[in-house]
Formats: sequence, C-alpha cells, structure tokens
Amino acid sequence: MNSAKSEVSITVVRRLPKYYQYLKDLEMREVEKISSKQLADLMGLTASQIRQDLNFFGAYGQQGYGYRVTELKDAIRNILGLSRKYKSVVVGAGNLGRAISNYERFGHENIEIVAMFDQDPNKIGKEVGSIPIKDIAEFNDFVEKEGISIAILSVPREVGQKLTDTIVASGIKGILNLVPLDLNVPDDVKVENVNITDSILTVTYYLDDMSEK
Amino acid sequence: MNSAKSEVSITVVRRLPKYYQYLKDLEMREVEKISSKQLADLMGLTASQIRQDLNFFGAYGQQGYGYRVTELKDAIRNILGLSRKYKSVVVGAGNLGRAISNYERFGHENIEIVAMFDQDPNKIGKEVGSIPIKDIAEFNDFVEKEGISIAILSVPREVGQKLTDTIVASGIKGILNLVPLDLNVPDDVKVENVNITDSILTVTYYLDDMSEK
DNA sequence: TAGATTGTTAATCGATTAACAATC
DNA sequence: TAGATTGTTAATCGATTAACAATC
Repeated sequence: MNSAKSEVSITVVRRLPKYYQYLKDLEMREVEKISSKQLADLMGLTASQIRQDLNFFGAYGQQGYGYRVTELKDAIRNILGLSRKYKSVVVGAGNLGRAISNYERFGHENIEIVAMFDQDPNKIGKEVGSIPIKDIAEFNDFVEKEGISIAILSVPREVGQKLTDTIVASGIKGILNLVPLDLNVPDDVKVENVNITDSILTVTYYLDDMSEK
Repeated sequence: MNSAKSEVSITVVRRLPKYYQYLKDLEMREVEKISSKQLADLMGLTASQIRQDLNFFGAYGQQGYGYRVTELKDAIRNILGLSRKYKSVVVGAGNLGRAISNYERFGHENIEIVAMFDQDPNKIGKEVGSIPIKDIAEFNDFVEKEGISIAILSVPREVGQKLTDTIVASGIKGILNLVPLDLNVPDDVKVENVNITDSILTVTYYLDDMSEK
C-alpha cells in the first residue's frame, strides 16, 4: 500500500469491490480457505486473472494451499481504503438522493452519510431517516466543520455542473455522480459515475439485437 | 444493423449511450456538423476511437466534412434499439424503485415504466406518480398480457436471486439490476448491473490513495 | 515426500492509437 | 482544385490467459 496504487489500472480497481463482496459472503458462510480457481468459478473470472489482480498489491496466498478468506478480505478492505472513516453528504434531496440516504453506510461501517443538501425551502430543515436536509448555502461551512470527504450528487441534470462547482470549491475530492452528465472537475478530484440512463440503453441495445435474429 | 451487432465488444456498446447523449445535446444547441476530432475533445476520447467505434456499424460521415449531428444521432438511436417501444416494470417498490419510477422514460420516449411490483400488502394497490404498485403474485400474467420486455430490479439483496428467477420465468430477456448482487440467469437473458455500493468503494480507494501521498 | 496451488514470466488476445489513401 | 476529414489498415499498447518453477 503505497502511492504505486495510482498505477494500478482502473480495470483492476473496479474488480476490487467485487472481490471484497464475495469474500465477505464466503466469510459469512464460514468458508475458511479458497483457491484462485474456486473464487474464479464463483465470480465468473479466471484463476490467472485473480492471481494477477491480487499481485498488484502483494502476495496474499499460500502456495499449495490457497487464500485464507478472512485474511484476504481484510487485505482488500484496506486496499479499498476502508480502514479509515469517510463522512459523506448527499447533494440534492430528490427521490434518488433520499433513496441513497436510506442505503445507510452502503453496508460499510466506515462510510457515513451525515447530511443532505438542497435549495428548496420546503425540504430544508426536514429529515430523511435521521439525516437532516440542510440549506445548500451552508454547504461550504458544513463541509469544513464536519470534515466531509465524499459528495453524492443527485440533482437535476440542468444544475449538475453548477453544484459540482460548489462541491469542488468546498475542497471535497471524491464525488459519486448519479446525474446522467459528465462532470468537469480538476485533476485532483475523483468522480465515479453511476449512469442509470446509459445502463438501460445497453439493455435495449441487446434486446433489439435479439429480436432481429 | 444485423446480427453482427452481437460481435461488437461490450466496451464499444457502453460508449454508444454516451455518443447518443452528446449528439442530442449538440442537436439541441443547433450544432449541425461535427468532426471526429471535435467530438473527441468534447467527450474526452480520441478521434481515431470515435471513427473506429462508428465503423463497426457503418459509415455515417462524409470525408472532408465530418458528421451531420442529427443524422448521426438518429443512426445511433436506431443502433441502440430505440426505434421500437419497450414496456418495463420495476420489481421492488422500496425507496430506490420508487425513485427510478419517477425518472419516467429515462428521457427516452420509447421506454415506458408501466407498473411496479411488491409483496407488501401495505404497498400493493397504491400508486407512485401514476404508476400502480401491483402484487408480485400477478407478475407472470401481467408480463404476458402487457408484453413487458424489461424488468428493473430493486429489491433487498436477500431476495435478489429469488425475484430474478421470477423475472426469468416470465420470459423477460432484459434486466436492469440495481441490487448489489451478481445474478444467475440463462445465457439468453441480458443483465446490466448498476452497483452503487461498488461504485462508492472505487471513490474511497482513490481518496485513500491521495491521502497517503 | 507428493500433491496442490501460488507467484510470476511469457504468450496471446483485444482495444486503442497512428497513419494515410480515398474522397467529399 | 486544394484542404479537410473520413474510412480503414497497420502499429502499439494494455489486459487476459497460459505455463511453469517455486514452495507450502
């Protein structure tokens, strides 16, 4: 775990949460060891690929034996940065923002949503679950005071870039973007896009293809 | 547009909705022509890549001129299968399912959400916007009668596979999966995963990396 | 020890980029 | 026509798969 991490390709990084999830499931089912072959079959990958992926970060297995599930899970947990806490806020208290707020911690004890922000006076002051909806005008102060490190963006497309600028100005370096829009941010800000609109079009693409055969 | 479509790599297919979105935006701004270079700069790709991508499907440009925005947009619209209608249902009327239902058509006039399904008697019979929540027990009949082609899955992780089996049994061939779980489906069913939980972990990965430098 | 499986290097495959002739 | 830009082939780069020596 050093800054060489940034040299690991995004392709590999995107597989890490999957490994983590499968290993958590295995641990819950009290599986103690697993070979790269077994894990590959489970996940739909190849054993080679798994061994290559893991070796970007270090050697976590034991020759002739395989991988200890809990040990490997904990290692990947650390690689994913989950050994420290992340306070996050949801920007945009619409339907999707409120749904995400109910996710609560995304199943990860170290990720916490502490507030939502909106500009609608009818929403400001209310709560979703136990998460308060605050005035976007107070965004900067709140981020600084609370040490927020992640913003989850769920506003209408039309104001997506504007609110992104607000988020960037606050010093936040990580954005989970749920708006179907590519955001402009400086190089030191990481944006991860979740584009439901794009995703449904890959479904229609394949459905249409099938109907033509 | 023939069954050779299925030979186009998933990497290219995933870029098609992006092209479509950018071309729609350009058309709205009344831009009439665009070169692969201009579009590449706009989208953060290379001109070569765009020309390669498009040539999987045909030659839509004009040498020495570029691409006519509306013409290319319409071509990609057809490639994405958006020239026919898709009726879809949301399975799971929780917060996320209700948020998606409010998306309405995903901005595409040919995609329609016609119903939601749940097993909670407190939800069945109610409406979200103008979309009725129906009893999951009626799923099969409804799908057949209404000619549903897409299911949007947003149920708790624990029952994700069970409901997937219900969906597959109904004959639906396209699933947009919002559950953080890999689904088992037959080869002829297309699943597109939107995994918000995995996505936030790629954010923590990069944030943690930055804090170590 | 023998068998199993990793860690790692080498080979292959696929995707991106570069180059340029065709042509509008 | 001359300039521009595509369509397409060839070169490069990166990711996946195969192979196998190391070793538990």
